[in-house]
Amino acid sequence: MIPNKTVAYALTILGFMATRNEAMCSAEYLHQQLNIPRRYLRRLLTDLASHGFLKSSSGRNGGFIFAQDLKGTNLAMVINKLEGSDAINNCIPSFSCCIVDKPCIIVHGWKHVQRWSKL
Amino acid sequence: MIPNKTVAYALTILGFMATRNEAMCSAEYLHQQLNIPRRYLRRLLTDLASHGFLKSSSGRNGGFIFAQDLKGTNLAMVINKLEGSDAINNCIPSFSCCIVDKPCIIVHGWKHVQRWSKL
DNA sequence: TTTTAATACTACCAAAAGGTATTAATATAT
DNA sequence: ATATATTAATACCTTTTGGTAGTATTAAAA
Repeated sequence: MIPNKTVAYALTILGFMATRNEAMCSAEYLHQQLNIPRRYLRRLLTDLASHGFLKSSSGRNGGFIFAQDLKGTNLAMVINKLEGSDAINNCIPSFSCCIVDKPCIIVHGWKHVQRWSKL
Repeated sequence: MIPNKTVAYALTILGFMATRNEAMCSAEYLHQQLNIPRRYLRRLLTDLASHGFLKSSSGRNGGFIFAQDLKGTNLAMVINKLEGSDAINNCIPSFSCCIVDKPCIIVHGWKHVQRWSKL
């Protein structure tokens, strides 16, 4: 599945950081570990921080660390934040069956996606 | 979830056609029903046909109709065909946990997507 | 056999997403 | 205080995706 690279990167970052919980990670370190383009990675980290998934601290020895409330976070929440409002629930924009009278055959499949495992 | 518009359109088309099984649909008819941009819809229909999901017949009274073998088709197959090789299994490209030593926390979530309901 | 209603193909344009460069701001260590 | 190692912000370039235009091809109907 390809939601898009940004989402993939974000999950990669959070997944990686989850394996070293409570450790502060600099952008440079994450870049070396995860092979995500430096500059883009930085922007993403800033985004994740501003959305409350990470906490950032500037200056020497700074970096990024999980925000407290990440424990109750699941993948859907990450995607929804990054993709704007409710990307997962609005899964297939203007899905035909929701316009036409017949019941929606396909949408059921997407329901699973909304119950992803917690981080 | 937003795989991308092309995939969303494709699922919309197939979903709609599934509600009128065995009926031949012209591109113009589908355009009117589904509100997908005319030209782009045509291209997509051609693609779906060339990938074997639909059969096309040219000429007057032509159009598109389900191919025989669509009965065993699931959403993952459609996406994989449209997105190129194995888009679903390669879900998160170069996922960190597959590089690093620790087990992959996130990837489990995506497994669900591979077992979507049949069309 | 000519007209007409359809798909097929190819090339092109526009918008969005991915990625880079530069500079500013911040905070620690010496 | 100053140098240094970090994040923050903004503007820009590149690539991919979404969408359009024009023409060719096909086949049924008259």
